[in-house]
Order: sequence, then C-alpha cells, then structure tokens
Amino acid sequence: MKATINDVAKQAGVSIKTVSRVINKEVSVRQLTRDKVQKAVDELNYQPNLAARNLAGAKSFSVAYIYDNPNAYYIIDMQEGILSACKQQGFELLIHPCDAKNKNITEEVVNMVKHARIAGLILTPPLSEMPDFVQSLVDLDVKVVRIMSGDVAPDELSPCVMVNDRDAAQTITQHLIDLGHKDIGFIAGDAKHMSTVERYKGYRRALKESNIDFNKELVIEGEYSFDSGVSGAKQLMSAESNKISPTAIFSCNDEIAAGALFAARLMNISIPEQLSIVGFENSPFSRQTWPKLTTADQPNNQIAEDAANLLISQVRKQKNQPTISQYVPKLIIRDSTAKC
Amino acid sequence: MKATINDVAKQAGVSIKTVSRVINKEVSVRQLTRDKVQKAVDELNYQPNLAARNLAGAKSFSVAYIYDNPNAYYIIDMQEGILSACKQQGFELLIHPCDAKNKNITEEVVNMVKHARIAGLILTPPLSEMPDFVQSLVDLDVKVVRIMSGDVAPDELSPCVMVNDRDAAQTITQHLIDLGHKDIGFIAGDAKHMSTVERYKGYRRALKESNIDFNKELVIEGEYSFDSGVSGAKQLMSAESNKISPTAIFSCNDEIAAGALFAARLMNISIPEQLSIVGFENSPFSRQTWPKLTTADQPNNQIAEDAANLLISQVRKQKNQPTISQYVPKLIIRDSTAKC
DNA sequence: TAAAGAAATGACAGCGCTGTCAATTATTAT
DNA sequence: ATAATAATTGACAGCGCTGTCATTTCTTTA
Repeated sequence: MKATINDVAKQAGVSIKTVSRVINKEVSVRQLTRDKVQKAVDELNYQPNLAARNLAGAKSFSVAYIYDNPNAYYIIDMQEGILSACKQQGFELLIHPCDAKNKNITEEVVNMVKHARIAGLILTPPLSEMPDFVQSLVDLDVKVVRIMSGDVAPDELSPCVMVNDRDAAQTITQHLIDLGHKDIGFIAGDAKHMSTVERYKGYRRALKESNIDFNKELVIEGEYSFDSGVSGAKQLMSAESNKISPTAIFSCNDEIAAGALFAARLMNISIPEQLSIVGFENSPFSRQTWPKLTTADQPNNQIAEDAANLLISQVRKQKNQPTISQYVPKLIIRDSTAKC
Repeated sequence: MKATINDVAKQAGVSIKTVSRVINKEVSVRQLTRDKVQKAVDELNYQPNLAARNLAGAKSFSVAYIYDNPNAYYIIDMQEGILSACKQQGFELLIHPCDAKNKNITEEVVNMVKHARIAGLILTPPLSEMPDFVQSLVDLDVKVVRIMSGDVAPDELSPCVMVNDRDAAQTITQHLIDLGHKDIGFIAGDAKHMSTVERYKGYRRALKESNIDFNKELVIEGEYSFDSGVSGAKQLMSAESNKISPTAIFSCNDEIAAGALFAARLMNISIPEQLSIVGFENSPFSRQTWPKLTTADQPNNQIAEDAANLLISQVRKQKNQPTISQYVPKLIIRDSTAKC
C-alpha cells in the first residue's frame, strides 16, 4: 500500500511533524535533517494525501476553475494549463462549469466555494468581467485570479493576467492597412465582453494612426457566433447604392470570420481576391476553413498556467507576487487576406 | 461557518453515526429518524465534506476521467456529463489528460490512481481500446468503465458504454445510396481506432445490402485529421483515366470531411452538386463549413453521464447494474449531400 | 407474557495530515 | 565555563467523517 507520513518518519528516524515541515518547505529545519527526510521521501515514493491535508490544516490545497464559455478549445487549453501548474505545486483542481446568465450564479458559486473548502479561484471571461460576481467571491475567504482583456487591471479586486487584445487588434488591423485596405469593416462580438471593446479600440487606433477616416457604417454590432458573422457580412456587403462596401472585414473572433466566409460564399464574393477577412483567437478550425484564416493567436495554455501559479503563490502568501502579467496575441498570416 | 455532521446530529437529536447512515442511504434507519435527520440536513444546508469522507472510509469518493483526445468538443462534452453525474452522487472528479503514445503511460496512470485514492476511472478512446493499459488498471483496486465503439463489449474487463458506430455508419451510407450514389468513397480515420473499423464495417454492410459492388480503390487509409481529408479527397478525385471517381465521400469524421470540402474547393468541384460529402461526430464546426455538413450525431453528454452513473453504481456495489448500454449516433442531414 | 431474535442506534477509534505549544539542542554573549 | 537566547524538533489534539462492534429498542413466536 501507499506510504504515509508515518512510514517516512520512521524511515528517516524523525517525528511526523518534521516530515510535514520538510514537505511543506518550512524554514526551521536543519539541512541535515531535511536531507534525511528527503531521502526517505524519495525511497518510499511518498506523496502527501490531499484529502488529509485539506482536512487537517487551516489551509486548503484546492483551487477551482470556474468557467462559462461556449468555446471548447479555449476551455481545454485553459484547463490543461491550470492543471499542469496545480500538479507541480501539489494542488487539486476542481472544475465548475456554470451559466453566467443564470440569475443565481453568484449564490451558486459562493455556495460551492464554501462547501468545497477552496483556497483559490481562477476566473475567465465573461465571469471575470462581472464586478458584482467577483466582489462576492473576493468577500469570501478565497484568493481570486482573473484572466481578462486589457492592458491594466480595471480594479484592485484581485490580481489579473491581462490579454492585450487592443494591441493585437491594432496589429491585425495594421496588417490590413499595409495590404492597402482603407474601408475596413468591423463585426463586433458581444458588446458586454471586454475583449470586444478592446478589439474595437485597437481597430480604431490603427485607423487613426494611419489617418484613415472612421466610418460608422462599417461597424456591425454582433455577438461571438457564426450566425453573427453571416449576417454581419451580409449587411456590410449588401450593395446599396448609397453605401460603401468594405474591402476587408475585421471579425472579432474566428467563428464570426467563418460566418463571414460563409456569407461571402453565398454572395459569390471571392476571398481574399475581392474581400479580405481576418479572425481572432486562432482556434483550430481557423486552419480548416477555406481559405485558411489570418488571425491572432494567444497562448492560452501559458496564460492559464501563469494565472494558476499566481493564484497558488497568493494562497501560499509568498512574497514575490507579480500581480500582473500581460500577453499580446500574435498576428498569424494565412490565406484570407490579400492586397487590395 | 459551514455545518458539519455534528451540527446536524445535535439539531436532529441523534448520533453522528445515524446522520452518516442517512446521508449514505444505508438501510437500517427508521423512516421517522430518517425524516428528522433529513430535516436537519435541509435546515442547515449541510453537505458532507469530501476530504473527510475520502480520508475516513475504506471507500473513496473520487473518480477520475482519463483522456487523450485532440478533440476539445468531445472532451468538454464528456467532462461535463461526468461532472453532472458526480455532482448528483456526491463524488469528486479528477481530470487527467495524458498522451496515449507515451511509453510510460500505464505506469504514469497507475501511479496517479494509487496516490489519489481513486474509486473509479472513466476511459474514452483511444485509451479505452488499449487492452494492456486497461488490464493494468483493472488489476488495481479500482472500478473501470469504458466508453467504446461497437455493439457489444469486446471483453469482460469492465462494464462498457457502447457507441454503435457501425449502425450509424450504415445509416449514413444508406442515406447516400438513397440519394442515388453508387460510387461512394471512404476516407478512414486512424486504423487503430475501433471507431474507424466500425464505421468501415457499417459502410460495407450498407453497400452489401443494396447490392452495390465494393470497390477497394474507393477506400483511402487516413487518420482523424483535416489534412488527411484533404489528401484523401485529392486522391479519390484525381482524374486518372483508369479509375472511377466517386460521386460521394464518406469521411470518418467531421474534420476529415472539412478537409475533403477544402480539397474539393481546390479542385473546383462543387459540393453537393458534383460530389456529396458526409462527416461523422456532429462537432460544432460541421455547421460552420460551406456547405454545412451532413453528419452523424452522438449524445456525448448523455453517454458520459451514463458511464459515470454506471461507474458510481459499481463503486457503490449496487445491484441493478446494467453493465452495458448502447447508443446509436443519429443521422443529421444538412447541405453537403444531394441527389446523384 | 416471556424469551429469542431482528432491527435500529450509538460510542469510539482512527484515516493522514497540520497547528499549537512545549521540550530539546545548538549558538551566542558574558 | 555558564547563563541566556535562538534554532530545531517532537508530543499531541483534532479536522469531519466512516468502520466496527456493543447496546438499546422493537418484533416475532411459542
């Protein structure tokens, strides 16, 4: 059977408390003792029992990933990043999918956190962008780390890992401009999502820096869905005499871009010859469309691992907590964009 | 703070052991007592502490989902199905992604199972189809439930939830035949996966039942990937004088079908007018291709919940264990198929 | 109605660990 | 060398629950 702390203590000839000190990296243990214990730990292939740890101490060794996001790729990436940090640090991960639109979501999550004796939470959009929700969680005795869109944290509620959609959106818009495009359509994602707002800001900034006049008619409100891309593109490209049609479309994510591609096909507009389309997110299927999508890639796995490490260092009350780290998604040029 | 079993016992005026009996649905408790306890449980909003349960009993209340699958949609669906069963039954879920191609995978997983004190495991393809791996796990003191492709379990190693890909593949091939197609190409997935074998069998059976001669040249070996679809379709449709080109292609999954769509586009073959293409799996992006894919849908969420319930009933040693349940994916007709 | 058996309930130890605090040992200052 | 102080180490309780087994209460049977 599996070795316990008692076995290690016996083997090393010390008390269990000392073993506990060593495995928890506490300070006041002599190096000699530490080595002895470590040797026994290795020999017995000892790993502390999480249930016992959680039960015994005032601390908990569980963190939870709470999400509501229809994008499976995103979630899996995040989850595996978090998981890998947890494994390294000896933490347990609880997964908690939920519905942000549910009225009782705060109550539900608060309840879950209380009952599961959780030390920390990782929140991704849209949950991370719901201030009241976050506030309720912070008021509990848990650490929170949010992954959000932006360059600096919008508040002091919790440490954040920021994804700078704005700069990325500017870069991707600039790519379009460099290709000679001036009339660039914009199909927005859910207006409530910070990422939509940020991507819009980046788009505007790129236009401005190249002295291209902003045309309100070229901006379509939408949501993060394929259908939104279809109708958005139709609206932009419908040939009304008094309107200018864009020569390029910035889609707020790949799904919207896929929808735009679909609509273009419907209207016999060839991509990228007659119209350039860019996506955002670099989801795997952006490589499986025709043509393959130019898009922006973010290292979700890395971001998640970062967030989890940040969270765990919070929980452990370690000093060197970099309370913010920032990622800028990178332009990936594929076949859906071309010269004007 | 959160209520414990002691609080409930006090409130109900019984011993903690009796409370334990009630929450574990053990038999020998009088109805009157049971009601009293239940009332106290409700009033205090009591939920048992998982860590304590796991620590105290000989039993464990954790199950693990071990997967290796590149398909994020599949995993998320599975995971959420399992999670929902776990929540209902008061079990904890551990997630363990891994790499089936790793030589040490058995050792790694065995190790993890031992250390985490896990009561049961859920395995999905391809892991569920690796006999030695499964055997090693069954030899431990854990229950295992596998989700597999086929109509009956291939062995007695563990209870299984079967997905009848064969019947589904026959149905979908029949759909093509009904549309008048006789020369139907087949682009296979990974040959090692049972699902590929089963889908192939279903395809063959459909042909046979309609007295259509089987043509070996129409079958392309591949793997479950977009690229495989691209090259497979190219191979099938390349106009060599001595070969017949199919008028329809059965792709072993949606990704392959998307690849085939891509290749058709490349070769200026219009879908579905000149060529019908079907996928398999009904992954979300099968609705986002042009044209939308005819495919086969399987209720992964349901399957997973089923498997988890089956596993938990095994763990609980309950009587009424239906050791097999079977699902047949259902044909979904969209726009990628048409009359010949 | 009493004895025997069955059903229901409870007392208590202990799962593997951490927190508290007291005991021991090493180090420094006198 | 000795007292005072600091650094290490250990004994023990207890986290919240379940398993074991003893005790109490209810049924049945003669």
